[in-house]
Amino acid sequence: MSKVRVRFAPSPTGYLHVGGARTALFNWLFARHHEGDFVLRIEDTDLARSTDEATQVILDAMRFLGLDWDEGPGKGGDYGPYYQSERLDIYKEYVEKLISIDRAYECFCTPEELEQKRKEQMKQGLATRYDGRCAHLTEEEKAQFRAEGRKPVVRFRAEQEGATDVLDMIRGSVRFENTQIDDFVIYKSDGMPTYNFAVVIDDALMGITHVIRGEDHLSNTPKQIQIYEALGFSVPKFAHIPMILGPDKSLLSKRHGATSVMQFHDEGYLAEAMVNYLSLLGWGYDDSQTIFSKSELIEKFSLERVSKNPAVFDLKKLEWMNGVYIRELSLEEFYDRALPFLQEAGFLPAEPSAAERDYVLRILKELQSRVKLVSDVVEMAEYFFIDDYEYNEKAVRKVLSKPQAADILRFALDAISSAPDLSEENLKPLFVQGQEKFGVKMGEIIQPIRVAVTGTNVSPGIYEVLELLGQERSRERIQRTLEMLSDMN
RNA sequence: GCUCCCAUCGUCUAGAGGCCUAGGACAUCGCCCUCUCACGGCGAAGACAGGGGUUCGAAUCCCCUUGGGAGUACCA
Repeated sequence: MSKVRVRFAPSPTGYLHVGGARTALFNWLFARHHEGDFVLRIEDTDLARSTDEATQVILDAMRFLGLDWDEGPGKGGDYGPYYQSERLDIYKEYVEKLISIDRAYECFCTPEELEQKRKEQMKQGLATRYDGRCAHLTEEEKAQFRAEGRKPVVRFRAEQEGATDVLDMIRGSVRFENTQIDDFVIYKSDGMPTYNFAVVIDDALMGITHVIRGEDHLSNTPKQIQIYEALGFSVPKFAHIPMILGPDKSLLSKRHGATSVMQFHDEGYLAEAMVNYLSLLGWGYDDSQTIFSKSELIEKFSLERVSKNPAVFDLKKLEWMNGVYIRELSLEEFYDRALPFLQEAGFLPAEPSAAERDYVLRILKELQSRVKLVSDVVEMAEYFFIDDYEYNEKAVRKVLSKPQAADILRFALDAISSAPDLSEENLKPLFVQGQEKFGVKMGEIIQPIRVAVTGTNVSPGIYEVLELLGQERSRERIQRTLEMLSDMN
């Protein structure tokens, strides 16, 4: 069997969204699994919408996910160029070939004429298709149109007899009656090829063996197959993977919230979690495993196990999975990921000192099991970095408004002052004494202290928090809280 | 309108005629751990869209209905 060659071919008209990323991932996994080639091709034939910025953004997202390509932008390769806009001569050659064998012809119909025809057909309950008006124009007629200033498109002369079968690795054989396939446009009047044409030429010339793409392309496939056949190219294998939907079951889009891979990155998602989660959208291995490392995915991925039905994107599950991957990070790795967010928040300078790094490391150790997104550290660690934190209103009401609260805080102040240091070893016996003195459960002692030194009723263990803050700051904070309480009364 | 695809818990899925009293994961709800919150552990609830066949036997095969999705562009 010849070497597997697959490609991901985004059009640079925006960011890399979740659906595109999943398609790229499946192609990449398939290539790596079969030790084949993964090529990246930029489909920038839509002059009006394609931009260089978009290309860069997509490339960045691919790099973030770790989907490295063997051929393509920045890489080169034996089958280039990898930008369709640089392959215009190639398309030209093949269009001319199709025209010369009478499998394509120029069409001078205007968009308005076509639109009107479409409406009529729909009204009559017919399939909308080109009526072949320009299918047999004479040279004189063409010259006449040209004289009028009309710019022609080129249409493929589609086979009308029989049917075209799409052999899909996921869906089996899908038959399309050729009467359903009209003479579609393969060359636009601006001199650019259309998608259905360029994709065939490129896939054929680049030696693509498996075309793995979204199911939205299934209906286009018979048209493409006819071009392969007209040109004598061998037809690749197809695999149309299911769509990704939003919670309302409509196609996933911006209105469902974040769909850009880089936006997830910015919000504190890990590439490992994204890859793992995306792999599970339309693919599953067995009945028990959901966490897969990249190498496991490469080893276990197969198109046979890709499901046929569309998948709803479940942000909650992604969040959970992100938490799983954060917990798997070493403390140093977690620090590296969290640093940019802490700097962005102004908690740390561009070049943290060794002492600052050490302090943050100790904080992160406590936070690692509590965050879902890396960016959560900003909110969770705020009181470790600033002293004039706000008190959470609900926490004050629930905890500090109790009659004994001030007494307990005064007691805590003494305890903290008298302890040689704020280790649990030293503090706990003192707190136990307080428990007996006030006749309350440990929580009644600890919660007021927690709210006092953090401003909230949710934090890591109190001994860890106090030790991190140190004697000085802990005392100041309790004192400040005491003052606030007396002001309230 | 026309063409095509799809249909198992709320969600992602396991299930290739008997192994299914339908398994796992997220979410939900309990309980445990516990100074709060997480983490972790244990448990509960929760699905084969409906109807016809085929078969000794159907979540698994066929047909219809219904529902969802896609395409139908000089977008890709």
